[in-house]
Amino acid sequence: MAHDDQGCPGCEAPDLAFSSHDHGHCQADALGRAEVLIAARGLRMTPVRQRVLEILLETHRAMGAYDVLDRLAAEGFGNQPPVVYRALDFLEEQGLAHRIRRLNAFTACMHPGEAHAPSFLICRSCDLVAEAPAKAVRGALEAAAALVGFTVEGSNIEALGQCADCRGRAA
Amino acid sequence: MAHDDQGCPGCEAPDLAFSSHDHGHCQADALGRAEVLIAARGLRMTPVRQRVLEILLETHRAMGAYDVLDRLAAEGFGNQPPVVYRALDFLEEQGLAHRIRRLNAFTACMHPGEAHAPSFLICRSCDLVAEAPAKAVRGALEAAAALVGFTVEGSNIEALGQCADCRGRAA
DNA sequence: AGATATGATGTAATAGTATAACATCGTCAA
DNA sequence: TTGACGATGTTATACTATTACATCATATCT
Repeated sequence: MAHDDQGCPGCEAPDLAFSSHDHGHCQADALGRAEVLIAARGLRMTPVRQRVLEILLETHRAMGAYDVLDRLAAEGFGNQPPVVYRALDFLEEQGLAHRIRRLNAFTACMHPGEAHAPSFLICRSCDLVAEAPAKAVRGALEAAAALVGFTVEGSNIEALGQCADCRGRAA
Repeated sequence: MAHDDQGCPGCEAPDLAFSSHDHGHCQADALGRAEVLIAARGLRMTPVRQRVLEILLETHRAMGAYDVLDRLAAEGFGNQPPVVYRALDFLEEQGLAHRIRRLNAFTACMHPGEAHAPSFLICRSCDLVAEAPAKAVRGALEAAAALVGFTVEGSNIEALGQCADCRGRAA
């Protein structure tokens, strides 16, 4: 195991992006897991891919592709959209990043490897994005789909609202 | 009541977009309801808005804003994006149309007026989009959010997969 | 009717997001 | 070392969406 989960809020479920926590831990943990996973699958964690993942891991916010691209370009990587989109597509396919469609943006997966079709909680005040446990949600969706004979292959489940901290601050 | 629900698959829940049905009925019904609703709210169903809604109602597929715009332009309305985006925004705010984020497209609401935070089933083979009952899904999402003190104000719930007809055809 | 306030539409310009197509390069295996 | 393959770089373009401002229509008030 890459680390000791005790006392790491970022590694517990439900995801605690909204609470203050040792984010360095989130980062190192997710990055480490990602490398192991990719290697195990016989794929390559290239410099661009790794750097994109690192950039996404810097924050619990979602980042636009072009923001990531600016960072890459500043560091000497290519500066054209396909560079970042390819890396993002790769990371998403491997379950290392998620696309937040509501924001046209991307966020790092904070617990890669664990099979999950996540749902996302997007705070409209602080822009933090948390992965919420979506097992029940996903189950309900599949049940509704089954009623009309529809087979769910993938889903986007995103909630926009306000996190506890921001709601408290507003009141 | 604007019509007799008996024998109208399109008017029953769960939505039967995927089944063959009298779509003229869907259209007329939804359009009629929309007009009543808008009037009741003291708002105006202007020519552009009505036409956009009619165009969306022509099919159970989702349409891109620019496809709708092309239609409007061909009919003598303005041909610049804001024309269609304003109408779409209005319709969405009033619950008469829904935005399918996965497709960057819009679809008419087939049962306006009934309070609903719908979920969508998108068939990757025939592109049909059905509104599925989302009460359970929404409940599960709110429960997951509540665990971290997050208040859900709005949600996008979309499933990509295959409808019964297409799955049968593929097999 | 005329003045005016309001909201809807038209239009121009631009911003933001994403992909197709092709060239080049690096890595690994035969 | 050559060939095959996958990754990256680059050019160009397509697609989606918004800002800002001008004009027009509608309803209201006097």
